[in-house]
Amino acid sequence: MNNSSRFTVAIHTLTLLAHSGPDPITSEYIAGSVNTNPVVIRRLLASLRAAKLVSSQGGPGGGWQLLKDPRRISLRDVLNAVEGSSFFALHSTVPNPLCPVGRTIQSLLAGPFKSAQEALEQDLERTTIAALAERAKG
Amino acid sequence: MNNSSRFTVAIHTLTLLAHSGPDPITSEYIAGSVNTNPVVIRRLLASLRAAKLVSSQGGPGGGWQLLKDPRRISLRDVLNAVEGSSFFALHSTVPNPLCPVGRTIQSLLAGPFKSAQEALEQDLERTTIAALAERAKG
DNA sequence: GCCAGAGTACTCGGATAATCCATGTCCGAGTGCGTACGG
DNA sequence: CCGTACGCACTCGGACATGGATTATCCGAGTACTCTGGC
Repeated sequence: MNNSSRFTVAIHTLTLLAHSGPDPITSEYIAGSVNTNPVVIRRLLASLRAAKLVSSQGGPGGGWQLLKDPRRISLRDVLNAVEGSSFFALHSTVPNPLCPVGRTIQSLLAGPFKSAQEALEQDLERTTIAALAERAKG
Repeated sequence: MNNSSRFTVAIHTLTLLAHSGPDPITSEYIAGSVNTNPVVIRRLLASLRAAKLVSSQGGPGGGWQLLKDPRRISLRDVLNAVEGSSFFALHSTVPNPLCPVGRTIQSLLAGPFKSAQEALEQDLERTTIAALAERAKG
């Protein structure tokens, strides 16, 4: 759970798309607002495109645009798009099955982890991209 | 928020300490149960020690032991110890202040992020290290 | 004036280098126990 | 027999390599607009 800023940058990008209106904007322009490299934006948007949140178009006048109404895109959707389904990672190596704790810890943690993730996502669902874009406009 | 297993390994280690009784156990032994390198355990336990959850002792018969009653250590405490206070990371570089979105996005996200983190931690508080150790024992 | 064609500028997408972070290895510092020696 | 001092084994802690992943740079592929030439 080493905090990377992928989630934040994804929200930033989607808010920028919602803020800019229907015309597509380029990854270079987005990178200018986020203050990073365009390729980072492209890779991030590629996962958002896989989640059917945005589309891309090459050529002059091309760029990226929203596929869904920003009022119907919640932070929960964004998190799932950029982080995958399982939020808490289990051990990277298999614990020692000869140890009573190592043998059972993963199954013991499954419940609390799932519950915590659900609580997190339900809270994130309260905020939409449209709400963020609206506040940035005002 | 690239999922690392620090949180899981920390829980595993504390559960092992609670399970093993009052005598200190070594980082090498813990590493055997987690199936990783002892130095990884030491670095992780160093942050748990900073949170006053465990203590370390060198020399023969030394090792690590709990400083608090495991019934009073919740997963919330563990998360705060290993991940720091802020769970969601903001941008690693400063967004462009000339952009309306870039200028405001961080302050706009502060509220939802804090709320989501609070929801997450309240759920994690329901599970204690003692409960996990008890289940591993049975 | 209008249409067709080539040319050009722009954007994404993938391949390849460079950088950064996490992990692993090694050696030193400190501690406690055991042992041996002297009283 | 008892106390003290030395030595040794054990454990943590920090410094230095190593591997993988993330990030940055470069070049190619595709598209839409524009300009030019001909009718």
